[in-house]
Parts: sequence; structure tokens; C-alpha cells
Amino acid sequence: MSINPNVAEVASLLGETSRATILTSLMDGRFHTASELAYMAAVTPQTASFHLAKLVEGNLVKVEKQGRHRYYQLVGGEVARILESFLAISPPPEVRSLKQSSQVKLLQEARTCYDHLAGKLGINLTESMLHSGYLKKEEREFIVTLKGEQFFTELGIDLDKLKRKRRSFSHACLDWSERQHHLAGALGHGLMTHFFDLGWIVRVPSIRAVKITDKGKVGFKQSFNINM
Amino acid sequence: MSINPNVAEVASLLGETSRATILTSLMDGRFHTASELAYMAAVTPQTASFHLAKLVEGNLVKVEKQGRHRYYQLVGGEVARILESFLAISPPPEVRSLKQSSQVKLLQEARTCYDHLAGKLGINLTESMLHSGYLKKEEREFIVTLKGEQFFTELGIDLDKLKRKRRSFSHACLDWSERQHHLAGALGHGLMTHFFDLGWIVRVPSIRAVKITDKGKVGFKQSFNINM
DNA sequence: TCCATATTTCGATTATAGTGGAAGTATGGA
DNA sequence: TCCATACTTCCACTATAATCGAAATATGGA
Repeated sequence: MSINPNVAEVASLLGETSRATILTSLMDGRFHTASELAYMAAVTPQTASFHLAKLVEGNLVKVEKQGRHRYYQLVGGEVARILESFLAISPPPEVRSLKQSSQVKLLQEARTCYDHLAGKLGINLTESMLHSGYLKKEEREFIVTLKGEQFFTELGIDLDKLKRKRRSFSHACLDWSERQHHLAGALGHGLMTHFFDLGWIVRVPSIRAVKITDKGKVGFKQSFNINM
Repeated sequence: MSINPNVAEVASLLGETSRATILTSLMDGRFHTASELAYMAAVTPQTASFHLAKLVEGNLVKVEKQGRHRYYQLVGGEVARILESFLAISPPPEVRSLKQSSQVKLLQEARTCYDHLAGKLGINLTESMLHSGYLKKEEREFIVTLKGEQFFTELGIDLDKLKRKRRSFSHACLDWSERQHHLAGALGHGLMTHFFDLGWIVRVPSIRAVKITDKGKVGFKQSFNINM
């Protein structure tokens, strides 16, 4: 009966929460591993694998195999643009309970994004380091300046050790709820673990939010001049 | 657990065969009754009613009650544009019969897309106007040049009147059969109605295709230098 | 060679959305 | 007033898709 292309087939790919989360995570245009995407969508690796296979088959996402990792990426700019136009007509997340609304507040304040910090804290830290001239922003990554190298060393972070890791050093991660980039990669990860070690932040059980301790408030003010 | 806008919620509305058929049926921009749409989607009135309620709630479709009929229509050009761009990345229609394949050909040649022209005719017109310097393409819309203003006025189109309408003036819409952008918005609509008034195109009954008349062939050649 | 990690495949379970029958409401006409 | 039409609501039924545990495969490193 229908002499139109099969919209439902593609649309149903975005019409499922886990896959929609995976796709919006991919909207930064970068490659992401299957485990990373599983974490983002808060599902097990099996489930993510199942969804990713569908997305690849549906021609929205492509894979590149490298060693034991598989790197996933949106198939092209067109897909990203369509996703974006979808975001524009999508209703804001619905808050169903008091508990949920307070959880959302916590998440907006400070949370982990895979293995680095996001939320207001993540943005503020990144902004601060840019502003102080420790980082410089490129297209899709941050560059550590000479001044920055000194800063991170004084903070107690071993840059050489981080650089030796076989992973992206300091790319920009885009979170669509904030529409701003924050620092990710080995450096983003190194910073986060450092803050945990210093006791500036602690994990909030069962959700991805992190809490800034009193010690942390002082620390972030002194080292980054931000009030949280 | 993510705090993204709810893409999945809207996308899942298009991700179901019956609803997708209903929505593409509504892409002619006209009103349709519930029973009509039930017939198009090949489901019972109950089921159609169920789906239409969801579409209205999801803000993709609006209703107008008149007597015992309910007339359904797409909520606006924005929705039509997203649908059309979805058609563009969807797998091509499966052709099961000779009749269907000739209908597909007609649609590819020239059709309405909500309230403006699409298909080869839509693309050729847009290309021609770009080439002649009447329009300039931006990221997501077309700009009418000074030369263009003169052209449209000579053609008998009142640009000021179109600009006063409370809607997007001249955005770009991704054509599913040509996989290129064509002119939409108030200007796209104005052009289409003008061609209908001039008798250059006529509607093909029961599908969205339009037919170019002999008068139209001459007119499009003279004014736009395109052979259809 | 052996173990850890990254990912997929298989199988079983569970939740949910689409479906139509039956019955209800609203409107128009005879 | 009565019936036909247009549409909706209520209520099961069913099919299917998402999910995860368990196990398999593939790669890298010790």
C-alpha cells in the first residue's frame, strides 16, 4: 500500500531509549568503543552490542575494528543533522517524582561521563583551564600549553605517564544536555582520579553523580578559582 | 539515567508502521479524516484512533472537529521537513506491482511535500534559481538575492506578503527521492500555488504526485530554463 | 602458554505495545 | 424518535523486542 520509503524501519532505530542515548553520545562526531557506549546507555555490553549491530545494519552507524576494540561512529553529517533536528522538537525530560528531580539536580551539578567529569563541574573546570591558558581548544581536542604542563605537574599529575597510554590524550567531549565541550581522554580521566584520590569528590551510590566535599570546594576554589 | 531530551519518545512515534503510513499520508499537507487514515494504514478504526491520539499527544498532528468527523493534519512544516529528511535516509520503497512502480515514477518526477514542490521538478526549480543567482544557499535555508527579488516580483509573486506570514520564509528541505535540498517555507508554498494558479501543474488524484501540463512545460522552460 | 580484556552469540525471560472485538458516545438525517 | 455513521474507550490477546546470564571468540600482554 505504501509507495514511500520505509520510514518506520529507520525511525524505530531511534525510537528506543538505549539506542537514542547511544546515538546522541555519538553526536560529538568521534569514535567510541562498544563498552563506552554501553556505559553511556547504562546497559550491559551484550545489550549494547545488540543495539549497535542494529544501528550498523540500519546504516546510521559504522564500525572500525582495531585490535580487540571496535570503534563506532555516526555514518555521516546528515545523520547528525537529522538527530539534531529531532532534539529540537523533542520534549524536555519529564520529571516524575521528587526523588527523580533531586537526582537530576545532582547529575546536572557533577557527574561522571564514562571515565571523566561532566556536568557543571566538568564544564567549569574546562572553562577555567582554558581561561587560565593551561589548555587551548582545537576542533575536537584540547591542547596542553607550556603553562598547562607546569600547572598539571604542580597539581601532581604525571603527563608523560598519561601520554604513554594508548588512547586519546585530551579530546573534547560534547554533552547534548549542556551543549558545551568538556575535557575527556586520558587527561580528563587522570584529573578525575586525582580528585578522587585527594578526596575532593566522592561517588553518589547507584547513580553517576559525584558529590563535591568541603575539602573539594576549597580545592576547586584555590586551584581553579571556581565556586561549586 | 541520562539527562538528554527525550528523542526516543518522539522517534518511537514514527517508528511504527501504521503511524509512519499515517504520517506520510498526511504529508500532502491536507486534512484527512480518521477513517480515511485508517484505510490508508490498513488497520481498523479503533487502531487508527489509538495511533492518532498518540500522534496528537506527541504534538506531531493536530485535530479539528467538525460534526461527526475529525480532521487530522500535520502540526506544521517543521514536522513535514523532519519526515521528509527521514524518508531520505530510509531504505527505498519496495515495489510489488507494475501500478506501484509507475506511481513511484510519478512521485519522483514531481510531487507536493506538505505545502511546496518536491521531486525532480522541485530540485530543478531550486537548482535553476540558485544557478541564476536568484537564491543563495545557506546552512539550512535559502536567501533571496536582490536579483531574486526582482525575478519573483516579475513572476507575479508578492514577497512582502509572504514575509508577513508567521512562518519560516524560505528554508531548505531534504528531498528523499533526489537526496538534495529543495526550497520550502512560505516562498516554496507561494511558488507552488502560483504554478497551480497559472495552470502549469495539476494534482494527480489520490497520490501526492503532480502533473506538469503542456502550458507548464513551456512556462518552466521560459522562466527557469528547465526541460521537464 | 596462560590469563585478562573487549566484544559477540545464544538462550530464556519479561515487559509492553499494537491489535481488533464489543460496547459506548456524539452527530446528522429521516 | 430511531437509525446510521464516525469515532472513541475498554478489554483481553498476542507477538515481539529489549534485556541479561552464560558461554564463545578474538586479541593483547605477561
